[in-house]
Amino acid sequence: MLARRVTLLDVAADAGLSRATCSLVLRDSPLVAAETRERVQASMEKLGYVYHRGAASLRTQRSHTAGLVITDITNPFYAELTHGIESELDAANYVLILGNTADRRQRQDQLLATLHENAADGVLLCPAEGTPLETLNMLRRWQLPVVLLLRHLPNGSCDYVGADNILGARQATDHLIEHGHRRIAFIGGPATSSARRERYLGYSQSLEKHGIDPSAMPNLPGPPTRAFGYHAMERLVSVEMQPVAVLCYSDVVAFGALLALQAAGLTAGKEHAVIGFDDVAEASLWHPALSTVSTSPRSLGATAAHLLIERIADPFGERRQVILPPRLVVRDSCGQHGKGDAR
Amino acid sequence: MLARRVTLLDVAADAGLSRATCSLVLRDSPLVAAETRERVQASMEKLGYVYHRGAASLRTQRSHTAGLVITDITNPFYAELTHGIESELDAANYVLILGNTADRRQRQDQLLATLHENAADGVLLCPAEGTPLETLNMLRRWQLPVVLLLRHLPNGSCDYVGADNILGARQATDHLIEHGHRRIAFIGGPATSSARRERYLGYSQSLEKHGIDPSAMPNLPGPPTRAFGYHAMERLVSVEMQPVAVLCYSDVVAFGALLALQAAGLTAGKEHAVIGFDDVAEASLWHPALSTVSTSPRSLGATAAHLLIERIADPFGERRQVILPPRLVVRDSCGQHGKGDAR
DNA sequence: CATATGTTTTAGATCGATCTAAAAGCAGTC
DNA sequence: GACTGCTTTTAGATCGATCTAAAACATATG
Repeated sequence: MLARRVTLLDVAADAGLSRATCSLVLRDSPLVAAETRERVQASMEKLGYVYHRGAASLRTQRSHTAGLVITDITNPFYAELTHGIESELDAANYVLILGNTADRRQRQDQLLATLHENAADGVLLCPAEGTPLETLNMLRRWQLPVVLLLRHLPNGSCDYVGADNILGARQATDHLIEHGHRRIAFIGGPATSSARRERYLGYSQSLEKHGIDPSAMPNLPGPPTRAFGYHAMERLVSVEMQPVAVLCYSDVVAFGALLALQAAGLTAGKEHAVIGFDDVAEASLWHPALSTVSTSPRSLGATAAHLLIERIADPFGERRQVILPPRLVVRDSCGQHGKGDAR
Repeated sequence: MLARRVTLLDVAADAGLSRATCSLVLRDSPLVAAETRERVQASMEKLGYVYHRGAASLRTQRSHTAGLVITDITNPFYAELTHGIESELDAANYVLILGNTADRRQRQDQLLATLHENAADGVLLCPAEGTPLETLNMLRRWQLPVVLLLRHLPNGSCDYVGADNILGARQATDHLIEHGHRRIAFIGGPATSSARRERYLGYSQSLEKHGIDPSAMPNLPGPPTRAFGYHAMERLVSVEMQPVAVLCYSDVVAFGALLALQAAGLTAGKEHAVIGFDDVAEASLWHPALSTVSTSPRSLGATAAHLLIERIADPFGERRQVILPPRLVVRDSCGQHGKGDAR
C-alpha cells in the first residue's frame, strides 16, 4: 500500500532517457533539447514527481534552509520581524527554521547546534543576553554564515542589521524636551543589551544637550515586557510628585506603561507623555495612539534576510553593518505639556 | 582554507574502526563494546565531528522536521500557539519549519508543496479560509501526515486539535445574560471559518435558551484583527441607543473593541461589556482587564505537536479529534450591568 | 579438535539527487 | 569515408549517513 516515492530514475525510465538528462531539465539547463525537455516534463507530470531537496542538498552542499534564532516569538516586535524574514526568505526560495531561546544562552547554543546538524545554509541570530564572543567563534569554525539582528556583540566583526538606536532615542527625547518636559524617565529593556545601551546613550545625549543631568532622571531597566512597563510606570506615578514623561525601551513596554496610567485614572497625551520604540502595528491603534520611534520591524527582517542570502553566496565577502534610519512618529501619547517651557 | 566537513569515515579512520561501527555508536546501539564506544566518542570529540542529519534522513526516510503553516504570525494568539508548538517539537528532537499564508490559499498550497519537497515528516495546518477538501487529499496522496489546528474542514476525517468553541461561547454569553444584558453583539472572525461558525452557534444557543432571538442581535463578521474590532465597536456604539455588550471572536478583536470604547469616552466593565476569546497573555494586563474564554493557545499548540508526532510514528492509526475544554475567565471588562434584569 | 553460541565488527548496497568527463549524434567540409 | 565542430545525452562517481547480511572473534561444550 505504501507507494514508493517517485524518483528521477522513474521519470527517466518513463521518458526513455537517462537520469542525468532529467536532472538537467529540473535545473532548466540550456543543454537539453526543447523536445526532450517537454517529454521529461510530461513524464514528471504523469507520474506525480516531486523534487527531493534533501537528496539534492547532500550533493550540492546547499540546503536552501536558513535558521532564525530569536528570544521571544510572543513579542509582537519579534513576530513582525519574523514575518519580514519569512517573506524575504520565501521569495528567495529559502525555507525558515524557527527557534525560540527565551533569552537563555544554553538554549541558544542547542538551537545553533541543531541548525548546524540540519545543515542550514545560514543563521539569523538575535543574540540572547550575555552571549559570549565564543558563540560567534563557534559559528565561524562551523563555517555557518550569521547575520546578527538588533543586538551586536563587543568587537564582533560580524554582519549586523539593526536600527539607529542612538539617533532614534535622541529624536524622541528632543521632542519631549521641546514640548516642555524637563523630567523624563527611561524604562524597560535588559540593562546589558547593546540596544538598550545605545538607546540610553541617545537619550542621555539629548538631555545633556539641553542642560539636564541624565543621572538625576529615573532609569529603570528590566525585561522588555508589558508587565514590566506596567509596574515601572505604576511605581513612577506613585513616587513622582509631578507629571511624568517616559521614553520606553520598546512599544511593548510602552503599552504596559499606558495601561498603568489608565489604571491610575490618568491619560498619556495631556500632562503625561509616553513614547515607545519600534512602531509595531498595534501602536497606531491604541488610545491614545502611541507616539514611537519607528524601526520598521518588517524591513529590518527583510534586510537581514537579504544580507544573509548575499553572505551565503559570498562567504568571504567583506562584512557589513547595516543601520536603518529611525523615524519619530508623533501620535497622541506624547501631546504637548503646558505651553513651551513648563519649568 | 575551506575545511571539509568531518564525516563518519574520518572518525572511523581516526579510531581505527569501520564507518558502520561509528554509526552504531551515534545511535547508542547496545551492540558495540563499551571500550569501543569510548574510543569512537573520543575521536569524534577530537575531530569536532557534527552529525549530518540530512544525510541520515536520506537513508532513514525521516527528516525529524515538521512544518507549521499558519495564517498570521503577527497575531498574538498564533504567536503563542507557535511558541507551544516549538517547545513541544524541540523536546521531541524535531525541528520546526515556519510558513505564513496571510490566509491566502495559493500561498498555502505553495508552502505545503515546499514542505513536501523538503521531506517534512508532518505538517501542522491552520487552514486558510476556504481551503478545499482537495488540499487534504493532496496531502494524503503525498503521504504527508497532517494535524489540523483550530479550524476543521467539512467531512475531513483528519486529525484535529481545537478548542470547544460552542461551549466556550455559550458560557460567555450565559454570563453576560445572567448579568443583565439582553442585547449582545457578536463581532469579528471570518464568516466562513469553522471556528467562527461554532462560536456563533454557542452564542445563539445561549440566547435562545434565554428567550432572545439571535437574528435580532448585531452580528458583524470580519477579519480577526484589532482594526476590525475597533471599527465594529465604533459602529455599534454610534448606532445603538443603549449600552452594548459584545462577545468578540478573539482577544485581538476585543482589544480593538476596548480601544474604540475608550476613544468614545466609554469604559467596558460598567454599562458596557466586552468578552474576548483565547486568553492571550496580554488580556490580563489590559485596563480594564479583559474577560475572556481561555483556550490556552500554548497547550493547544503543544497538544497538536504531540499528536502530530504520534501520527508520524503510526501513520495508519485511527484519526483523533482533540477538543480542549474552554474556561471562562471573568475579569473586569464584563462587569455587572444594572441589577438583575435590566430590561 | 570440531562445533556451537554469543558478542562485536564490517563490507557494500542504499537513499535521490548532482557533477564530471566522456560518448553519441549530426552537419558540414575536404 | 574521415575529420572537424557543435549540440545533446549519459555512465558512473559522489554527497554522508544507515541497513543488511555476513564475517570475525571469543568462549564454552561435548
